Amino acid sequence: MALEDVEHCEDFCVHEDRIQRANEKMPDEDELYDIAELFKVFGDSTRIRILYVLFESELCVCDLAQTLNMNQSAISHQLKILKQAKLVTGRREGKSVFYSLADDHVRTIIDQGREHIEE
Amino acid sequence: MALEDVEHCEDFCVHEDRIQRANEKMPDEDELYDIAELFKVFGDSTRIRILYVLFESELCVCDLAQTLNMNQSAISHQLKILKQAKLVTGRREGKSVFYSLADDHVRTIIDQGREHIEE
DNA sequence: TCTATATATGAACAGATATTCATATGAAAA
DNA sequence: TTTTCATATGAATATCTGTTCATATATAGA
Repeated sequence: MALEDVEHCEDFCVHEDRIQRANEKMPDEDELYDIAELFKVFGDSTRIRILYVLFESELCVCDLAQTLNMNQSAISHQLKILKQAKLVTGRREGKSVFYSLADDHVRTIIDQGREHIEE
Repeated sequence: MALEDVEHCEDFCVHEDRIQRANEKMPDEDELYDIAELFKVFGDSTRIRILYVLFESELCVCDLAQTLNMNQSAISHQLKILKQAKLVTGRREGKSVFYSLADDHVRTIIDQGREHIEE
C-alpha cells in the first residue's frame, strides 16, 4: 500500500505533532521485528511450561518430555526455538543433552507477564 | 496421548526428584495458558508498533492508522486484541476513540524484551 | 565394527492468525 | 431525519505455527 493511499480522518482527528513525536522514538523496523519475534517465543504454553520446569533445575530432553507428557520430537523442536532465542542453552553429557535457562531475563519477563494477569 | 505411552529414556537420564520438584512449582494449566496468551499479544510487530506509538501519547484510531501506514480495519482488529489483553484502553470523544496504554507493565515487559535482545 | 540409546530434524498436516474487503454501528452535523 | 465521518466487526484468504511421523545424527557399549 502506498503511503498516499492511506485513508485518514479529517482535520479534527489528525494530530501531526503527536504522530511525528511517536515516529521519532519508534525503534527501527529490524528491532521491532526482533522484539515481536522474542515475545512470540514466550507465546506458546508448551514453551512456557519448558521454561518453568527449567526454573527448578537443568534437565535432559527425555526428562522434559516425561515431565510435560509430550513426545521427544515435539520437545526437541521447541527447545530449538528457545535456543535460537537464547532463552535456554544445552550442554551435552554423553548421549544426553541437558538444557538450562540462558539468563535471568527469562524469569523477569515471565514474572512481569504473570503480574499483569493477576490484576 | 496416554501417560503410560510417553516414551522415556533409561535409568541414567530420568531424574525423578527433579521432575517432581518441577511439577510442584508449575502453575496450573489455566494460568500457563493465560501467560502464553498474553505474550502472544506482544508477539506481533504491528501490535508492538501500536504500543510504542502509545508510549508517547494517546491517539485515535485514525492517527494510529496513518502513523503506522496501515488501513483502519487492520488497526481496529489489533486494538481489539490489545484491549482484550488489557494492554490498552479506549475512550470515546465524539466520533473518535482515543487509545492509551492501560498500565505500566506494558513498558516494563517490552523494555525487558529489548534488553534481552541487546546482548 | 555393529547395536542400542538420546537427541535432532525434515516433511506433512491441522489449526491458528493477520490482513483485506465489505459492511455495520455510533456519533455529529446538515 | 438524512448524511457524513470514525470506528468496529464478520467473512474470506493467505500465511504461519505446533505436533506427529519417519528418519538422521551422535555417543556409548559390546
